[in-house]
Amino acid sequence: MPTDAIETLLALAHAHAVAARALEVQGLSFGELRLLLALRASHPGGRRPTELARDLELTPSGVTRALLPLEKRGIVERERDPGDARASHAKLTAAGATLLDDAVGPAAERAARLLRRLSVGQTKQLQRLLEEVGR
Amino acid sequence: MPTDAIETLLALAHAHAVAARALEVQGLSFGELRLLLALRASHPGGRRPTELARDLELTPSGVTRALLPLEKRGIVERERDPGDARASHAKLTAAGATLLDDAVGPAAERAARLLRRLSVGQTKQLQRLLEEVGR
DNA sequence: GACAAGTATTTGAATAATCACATATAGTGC
DNA sequence: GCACTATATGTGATTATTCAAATACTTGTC
Repeated sequence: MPTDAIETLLALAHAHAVAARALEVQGLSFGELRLLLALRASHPGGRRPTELARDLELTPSGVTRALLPLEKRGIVERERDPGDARASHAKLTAAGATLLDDAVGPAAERAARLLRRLSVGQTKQLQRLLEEVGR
Repeated sequence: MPTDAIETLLALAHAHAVAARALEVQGLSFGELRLLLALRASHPGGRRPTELARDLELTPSGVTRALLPLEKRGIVERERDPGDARASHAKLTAAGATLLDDAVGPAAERAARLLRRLSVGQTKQLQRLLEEVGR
């Protein structure tokens, strides 16, 4: 029989699958939304792919590949780092910022709907507990 | 700014990514482990792919494709449903059951490690809260 | 100031999963 | 028992993501 720890992670996987499915909005997958929110939260100069990889718990390679279609759609742009020729900085374009603003409202609605059975306090507590998982 | 509901789901996605990474064991991905545990929990006659899809929050197509390599490796086998020629039943082979038994111990260790900052009560609570997400 | 070791990023090949559609079968109402 | 609709599953094409290796650059050390 699975332990309590495993059962909790099974519940985590299930909830995540439901959430990822529900949070597609404005042609953005949940993963893309996460990426764009991370970019918006970063310094105006942008965020390095390696940092994004850590933030989003992706591989650097995954970040490269996630950025590509967003660049093509004009949502994200990149600049070379003047001080380190290996590195670059990704940031939202103006169009990307607008798109994100438009997406956040509907996303928030759906998120609230997913969590509708939890009180505000329980939601906050869930967040705190999740933030303890894995670090 | 993202709402509390969105922030909670971001924390959920992060925790899931960490967990999925950590729970690979014995050549089984976390997804495969989930599938095998679902099979083990089902009736001895096996479980229909469609039911598995619901259990695991996958598409039926995803189940078909997840089962394929497991069948090839002799971990899972399928039987046609005698009463309904459209349907089939997937179940663990003896080798699959053994492999799963061997995988559960290490998986439980890693799961416990991920949750090491939470008390037993908090873990249980996290599980309860997660089970309220999306239904 | 060359050289070893480390860091940032990309790429090719592979795995996981999706969607839209195809196929086969079942169930229902007449 | 036919026509319709619904259900179970599989398939082709596409997207997301990984790992291992390649490339390009930086840094520290002697």
